[in-house]
Amino acid sequence: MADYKTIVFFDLETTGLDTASCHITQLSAVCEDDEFNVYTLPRRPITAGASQLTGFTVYRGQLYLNGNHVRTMSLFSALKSFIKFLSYFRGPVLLAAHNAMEFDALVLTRLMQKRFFLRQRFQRVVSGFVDTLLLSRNLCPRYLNPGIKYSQKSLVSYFLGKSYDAHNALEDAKMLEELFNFWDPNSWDVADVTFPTEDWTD
DNA sequence: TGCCAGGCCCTCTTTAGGGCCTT
Repeated sequence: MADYKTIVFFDLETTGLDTASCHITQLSAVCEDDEFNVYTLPRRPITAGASQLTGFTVYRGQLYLNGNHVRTMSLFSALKSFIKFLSYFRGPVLLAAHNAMEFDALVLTRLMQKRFFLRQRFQRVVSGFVDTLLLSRNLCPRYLNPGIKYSQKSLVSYFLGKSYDAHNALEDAKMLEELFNFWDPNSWDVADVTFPTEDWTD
């Protein structure tokens, strides 16, 4: 294993793709044997596309996943719990997600910034975001891998030969960690696609 | 209430546009 900080792999399921306004329905993270997984009741409608893809629906103020009721907590509690989970690691840690720079980090940071003390506590336990989409493009350029696609599902199939329950945040996070460990990038590779947390706040 | 974005990459490019990636 290369010499870099602890990396926690995370994923969000949200109400849609608009990073400026979407809400979280599921927040999951893994780091070796440690797992984190919570559901939140969104305060915005889930777009049809997101609902079809993730299986989340809201009915009478309750969240359902593929028709099964799931227990939720408030977004505020979910974010606090996530920070607590991250604080257990020798930190601060790096948070890795696929397309983090264009989606997950934007959403998570926006919501953390709504409460000033959350933002402060978050920055104490997270030093930066790692974007594995950028990492995959750097490590596996198309000229060396003709026909490669860089979606997480495609990469998992291409390199690990596996299919999985994509768009379940916990499964996505687990697969991302497995993919990362398969690539086993060195510290320079990771540094190239790491963005300090302080760059994401006002 | 509000209901489907936006930035990066690539190329038949750069005074642009389409596809990809995340939900």
